[in-house]
Amino acid sequence: MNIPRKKSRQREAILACVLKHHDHPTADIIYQEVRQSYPKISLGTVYRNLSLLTELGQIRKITCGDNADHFDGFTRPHAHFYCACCHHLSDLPSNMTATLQLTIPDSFHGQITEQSILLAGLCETCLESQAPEQ
Amino acid sequence: MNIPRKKSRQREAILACVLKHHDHPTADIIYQEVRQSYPKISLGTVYRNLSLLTELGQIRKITCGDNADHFDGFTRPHAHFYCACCHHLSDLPSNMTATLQLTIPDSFHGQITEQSILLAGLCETCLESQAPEQ
DNA sequence: GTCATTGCAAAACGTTTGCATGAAT
DNA sequence: ATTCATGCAAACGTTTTGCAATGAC
Repeated sequence: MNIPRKKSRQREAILACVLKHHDHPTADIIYQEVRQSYPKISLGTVYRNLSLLTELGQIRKITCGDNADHFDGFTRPHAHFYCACCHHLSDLPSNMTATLQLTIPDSFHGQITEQSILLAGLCETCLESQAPEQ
Repeated sequence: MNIPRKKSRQREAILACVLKHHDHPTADIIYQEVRQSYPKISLGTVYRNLSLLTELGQIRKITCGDNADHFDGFTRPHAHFYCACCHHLSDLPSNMTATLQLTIPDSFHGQITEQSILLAGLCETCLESQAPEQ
C-alpha cells in the first residue's frame, strides 16, 4: 500500500531480525528481539513494518493456522510443512517443493504467482510418539 | 476433546448448514444462517460445535490466511486454492489434488495424515483484470 | 519545513471460556 | 437425577488504527 519514502532504524532492525532467523518467527518474537536493541519500539511499529516489508517482497508472510502469522526472510518460492500436533512450521526439502510445483498443470500454473504451498500433517517426531494434541 | 454424549438440535442444524454448502463458509456465516431457524443460538455454541464436529471428522476446518477459519462439509481429502486477491477459497480439481499427492515422496507420505494442501496465488479472474488488491 | 514514521493506547476482530440455566437421557 | 449443551457476556490473543510527537530528507 504505502511505499516508504524515508528510512528508519526500526524498519532496518526488523528486517535484519527476520533475515537472520532460520525458522519462521512471529511478530511477537520479532518484537521481543528487536526490543533488546530498541527498548522503546512498539508492537504497532513491528506490525506496520512487517506488512510493509511483505508488500515490498523483502520478506514473506505465512499463515499456517496457529493463530499467529509467521515471517520468513527466505523469499525464494518454497513450500512449507506445518505439524498440526507440535505446531512447528518448517520448510519442505527443496527437491520436494520443486516436484510439487512440477505437478501444477499448465492450465493452472499461471495462477500460482505467489507459489505458496502449505502442507499440514504430523511431523516425524509427533508420529512416533503417538501422543496427539500437544 | 469432549466427545458428545447428548444430541442437540443446534448441533444438528450447524452440521446440516455446513453440509448443504458447496463453498467454504466461515463460523459467522454459519451463525447467520442457523440463526434463521434458531434465533436464540449464540456464536459460542456455533464455535463449540464447529470444533467438535471437526474433531469428530464430520467436517473440516480450513485456515487460508484471511483471518477467519472456513469449514467444509466435504471431508474426503482434497486440496484447496486461495486467491490472495479476491480472497476466494475453492477446491482444487480432484485430478490435480491426486497428482499433487502422488508427488509426496514415501519418506514423507506417512506424515501427511491430514493430507491438507493449500495453494495460494491469483485466480483466473483476478489475473485477467490485472487489478491487484481488492 | 514537509511529510513519513514512530510510540502509545485504544479499538477491532475472530475465537474461547466461565457460569448459571435449560435440555437430553 | 444426572450431566451435557446452551446462551450470554466477559476475556483472550493477534492485529489494526487514530493521533500527537519525532525524525528523515
